[in-house]
Amino acid sequence: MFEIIRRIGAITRLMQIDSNQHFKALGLNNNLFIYIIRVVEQPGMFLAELADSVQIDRTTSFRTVKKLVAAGYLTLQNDELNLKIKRIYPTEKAQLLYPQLHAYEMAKSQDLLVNLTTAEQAQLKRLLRKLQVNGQKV
Amino acid sequence: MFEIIRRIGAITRLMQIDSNQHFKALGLNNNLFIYIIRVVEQPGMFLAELADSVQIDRTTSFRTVKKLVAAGYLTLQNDELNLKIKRIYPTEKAQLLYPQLHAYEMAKSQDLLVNLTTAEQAQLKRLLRKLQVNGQKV
DNA sequence: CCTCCTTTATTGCAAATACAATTATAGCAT
DNA sequence: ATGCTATAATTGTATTTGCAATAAAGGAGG
Repeated sequence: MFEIIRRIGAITRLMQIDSNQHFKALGLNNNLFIYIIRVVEQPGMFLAELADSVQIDRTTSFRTVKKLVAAGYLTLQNDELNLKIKRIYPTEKAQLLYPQLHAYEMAKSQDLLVNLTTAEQAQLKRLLRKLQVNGQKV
Repeated sequence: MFEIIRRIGAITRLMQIDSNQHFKALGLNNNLFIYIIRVVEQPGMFLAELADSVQIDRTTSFRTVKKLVAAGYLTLQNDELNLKIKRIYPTEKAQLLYPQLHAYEMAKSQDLLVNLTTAEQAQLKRLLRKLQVNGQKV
């Protein structure tokens, strides 16, 4: 009955454990790598936007960004038109790291899907698109 | 490319945010309700077994169980044959709460799957079963 | 223009989290 | 038996997390 909902949670938690351990050597545990990936892929988001993008609490996201700024991966920049927001950009250090993060995500994705044919992957993608949380499209 | 892996993570994080908010009123935030559900459904697991079952760090799981024991939801019992392990059982308080937790999980599951036909749900279940994390079946 | 409501960023603080280390027991191989 | 290795529970500790509250700015309506 709850197989779908529970399995989705289990997959996420197992992957989180793995990624945290994997990136600890780089000092990038606790989902830090997710932030870098998102900012490199979509530079210029403001803080609340990024938090929504990664589905993480805003204060947590805020502090994580602050940490990544201190570590030299990201920079914050005031928006000229809207004084309320600060936009986030990757530094060169982040750009240089990105391929490694991308390769990790790729490897994890391939591992996850290794037992599915191309058609099955497309089918799974299609079905996941139809899922919703709290009445909202994900 | 990463749509599957990212969407699975997004769904889990959104549901976790919702469940934490929902159960806060009962003093059961932070996945506490997951522990109660698992122990009611499968009483007698020992601590490490439960931790693996919910895919959560063992020390975190240990402290959470301790908290739930203090709150009167769970009891710990030494195993007579194996002195190394302590088995976990639900109290009556947990049993009485279970229907409510079950109803919540049911409602969330139905919301998640509302746009899928029965055939699509079966298909999704089948595909999720074929996924693996770190080379291991989930 | 002024007031009210919303959005964004930020800080305080208490609780949760997880790595590392420790202790105790079990099980296996000599 | 004895030692070695693995597993389970537990604690110490530093970091992370997230709710609540605050401040500043934007936006909508009269």
